[in-house]
Amino acid sequence: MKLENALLTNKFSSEAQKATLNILYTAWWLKSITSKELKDFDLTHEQYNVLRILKGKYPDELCVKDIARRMIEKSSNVPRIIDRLEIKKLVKRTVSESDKRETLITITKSGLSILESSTSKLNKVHASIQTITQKEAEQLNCLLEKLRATEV
Amino acid sequence: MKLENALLTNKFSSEAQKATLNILYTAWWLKSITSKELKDFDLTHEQYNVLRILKGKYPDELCVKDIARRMIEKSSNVPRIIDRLEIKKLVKRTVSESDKRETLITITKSGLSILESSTSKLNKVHASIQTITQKEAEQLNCLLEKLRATEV
DNA sequence: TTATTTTATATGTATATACACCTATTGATT
DNA sequence: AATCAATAGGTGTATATACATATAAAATAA
Repeated sequence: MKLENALLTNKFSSEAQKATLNILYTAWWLKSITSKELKDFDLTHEQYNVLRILKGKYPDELCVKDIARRMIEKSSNVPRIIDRLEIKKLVKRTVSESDKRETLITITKSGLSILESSTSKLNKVHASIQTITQKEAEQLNCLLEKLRATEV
Repeated sequence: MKLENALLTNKFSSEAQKATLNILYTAWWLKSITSKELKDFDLTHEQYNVLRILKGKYPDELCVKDIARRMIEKSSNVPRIIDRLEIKKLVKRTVSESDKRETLITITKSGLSILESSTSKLNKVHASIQTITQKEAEQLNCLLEKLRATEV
């Protein structure tokens, strides 16, 4: 869908400003198409993100700060997201022996299992709405990374 | 910055999946570089978004539902965002005469003034980190719209 | 060693998202 | 007209963002 129709406006001050709004809107769009599927597993995007990060290092543990560094949204409050996952017994907390300030997080069998089912479901959804070619995806990745060239 | 460095991983199942994460991360990045500026005006991104929408139709009023339709994030709780803006006297609520279910929202002089100053500040920030050409921005817009081709 | 600074995590607060549900009003149906 | 359904906006709840602050442990400096 054209951005003009998504936002009901055509007042863009430049192509670059339109691109900014287009990225923000597309990010919302991407989240919204998968949130229903995640809800079926009683997971939020952020909880799913944490589980995915933990699986990447499994069976190694990760401390809270190392999870935070890998989050898509860096301002995520990781301890609180872990609280919810811990209640559902999808992760386990232990205090690090080598540095008692650190809390080590491990994904449980149950966490791995729910991650596998939900990932499989999300992959199907993404495959079903796939409209761009691999070449176009590469191009998109290049443009986004060029956009973020300025370090802030 | 490369996405690999932003998320400290290189486990992407495809270019398309990487593009998905790249869009989500870039959206967060774009918000984060302007949130400090907005904070100086005691505005959140969503409050700014509502003011911008209202200015687009000024001096006409807009009802809550018409604002919601123009929001970047369609799941925004517009009545609550308007609550905060009303407390700060940046917008005004009136009940519609023609349909008493509707609440009409108008941006105040004070709202217009704060919108102008903050927009000017945001434009400066965006200009200072501008790294892509107009042609690249156009290309980016095309790719994002192609990505969203599937109606959901 | 003691004091200071830094680091890791947790907690507090305001606002937002996401979604369910309630209430009042309008429009349609019988 | 009375009933029912649809619509608009407001409210409630759980979780998240964004950011400030607190607390405990570790690293460094005095």
